[in-house]
Amino acid sequence: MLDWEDLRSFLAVARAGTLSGAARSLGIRQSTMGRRLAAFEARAGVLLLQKTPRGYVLTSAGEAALAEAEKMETAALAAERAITGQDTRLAGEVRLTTIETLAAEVLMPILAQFAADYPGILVKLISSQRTLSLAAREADLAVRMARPLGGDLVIRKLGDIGYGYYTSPAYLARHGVPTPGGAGHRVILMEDDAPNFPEYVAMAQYFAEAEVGFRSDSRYVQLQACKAGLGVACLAHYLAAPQGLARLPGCDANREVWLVQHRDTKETPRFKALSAALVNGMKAQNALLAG
Amino acid sequence: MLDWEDLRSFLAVARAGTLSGAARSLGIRQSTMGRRLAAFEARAGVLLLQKTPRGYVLTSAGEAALAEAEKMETAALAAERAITGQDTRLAGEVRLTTIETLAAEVLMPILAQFAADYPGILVKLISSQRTLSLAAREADLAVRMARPLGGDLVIRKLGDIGYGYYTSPAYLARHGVPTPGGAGHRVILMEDDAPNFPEYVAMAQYFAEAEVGFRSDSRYVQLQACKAGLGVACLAHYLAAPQGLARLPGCDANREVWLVQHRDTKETPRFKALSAALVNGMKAQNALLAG
DNA sequence: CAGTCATTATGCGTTTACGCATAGGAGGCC
DNA sequence: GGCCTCCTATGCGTAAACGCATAATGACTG
Repeated sequence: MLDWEDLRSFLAVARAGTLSGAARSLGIRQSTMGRRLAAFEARAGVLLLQKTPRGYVLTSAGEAALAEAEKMETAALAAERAITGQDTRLAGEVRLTTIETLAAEVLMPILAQFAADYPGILVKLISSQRTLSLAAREADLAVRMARPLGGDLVIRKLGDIGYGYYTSPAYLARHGVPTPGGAGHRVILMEDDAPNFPEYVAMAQYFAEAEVGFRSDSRYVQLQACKAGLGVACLAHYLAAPQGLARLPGCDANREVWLVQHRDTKETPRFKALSAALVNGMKAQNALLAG
Repeated sequence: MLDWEDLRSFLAVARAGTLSGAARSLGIRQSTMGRRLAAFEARAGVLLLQKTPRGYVLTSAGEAALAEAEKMETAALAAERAITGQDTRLAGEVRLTTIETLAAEVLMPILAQFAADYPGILVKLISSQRTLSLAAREADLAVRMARPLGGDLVIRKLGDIGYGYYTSPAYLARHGVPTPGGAGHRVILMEDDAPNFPEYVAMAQYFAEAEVGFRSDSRYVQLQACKAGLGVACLAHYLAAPQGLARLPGCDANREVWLVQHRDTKETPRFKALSAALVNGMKAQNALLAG
């Protein structure tokens, strides 16, 4: 009879490719993971993961087992959600995830009020680079900058975020207002040109003839670069407006903001409470957000 | 993040209804099971199993979790079978299950030869009262007295077992040959009248007017009762014929013998080897078995 | 109503599994 | 080639989990 925790370890190693990576994903030590895998294979009697110079790769025997281990994981996560969904206390922890600027500038005042209203609920605000999975219970609620699709998700629209081209007064005085094409101007962009955010795509078109003045993946760094006169940035109104930057014409991009949670935890009281607070709080800031 | 082994423990308790029963089913102690369940519920934060005077019963929260835990078990068993199915060694353990008499009288000589042919393979012969589940990996191969239906099973017919009415020469001398109806005779039956084995049903009809002389669930006990002159028993030819009992007319019941294994382990060499030995060995005894 | 058999709860000693620390490779990059 | 980083392997001490034993409780039976 195989140990279910060992199956989980096997799954982690098969995914990560290394003992260390697998151990990290489960929050245990690499030495422990190595021993567990050894125990698992000893009991299985078959070699499931072959050690190669590039890490562990599945044998053909392992592939068959992997498929079932993944089914186990799916069921385990569903069980976890089912249990959470049955938690009727108006207390405990809620993990909310969204992008950094929205969290800091828009959500914080809402959460401050919420903390006062529900002292028993602890909100954990996670602003991860990576989009966290609600299905995998990496977070309970998510505020997303686009309408999520598919999955067993429940979604509510929180509002629209308007974007504009901004620059510092000093830059404006020296270079003037850019015309379409942006010839002779400098723009502040993301590290990679990959992102297909609507406002970013529009900017790439509008400033097709401009040069790159600065690059950063952090909106806050972009904001500071903008204030320092390094060029024109495409920023959300809520972020740029209070900073005394000059708003330039030519941008009418906006993005929808959606509140997302998993269907299984829809009825959980503490999630409902935070959800309602976010909907109301965002509604009150509608004018600022749209610009 | 819930512990998968705890989920398994929860499932066991939900099924068994008691900590002790659950512990037995997993091969651990009752104290351990109690502590695991406590840890599980503490982490879940919700009461999943309510303790009642009659044992543990699921709360509504628990029912949701149970369904997922059962899916996990299904996947875990499938994983185990997948792993076993990939074991290419012509060595190791094979667990074979069937009824007691067939095991002792018919299978033993076949297994003795098999043990000599394949010294690396250890055959475990389990003659359990209860029909063991191949899907749950309680056994690897099963010799069944009826054609199994459904499931992901692979089946091969091993032959037919003939039955006859037998009694001791002394009983026969005193009571004569029974006529249809069996009036004035005594029959040896099972403990309960429930079993719907074909030969048993036929006997109940044929001896409708007879009295009950003895009851036992063990065929060996029935055999001895028969030899002791307690009445007429319906016994398989292979069991009764070598014992010097008198065979009576009126019985033409027979049952098919099938070899069963799970589809997932069909290709495993050591199972294939035993399977072939059983098929050949049974074929050689066809005449004796049919009577 | 006592006796039996099942259950759960708890204390104690031991084993096991774990984290930590360290040593020994195996690429990747300047 | 040397350095850096990430990996795996292994020894050691500790802490958590386990088995065992026992007590307490409750249900069924004669």
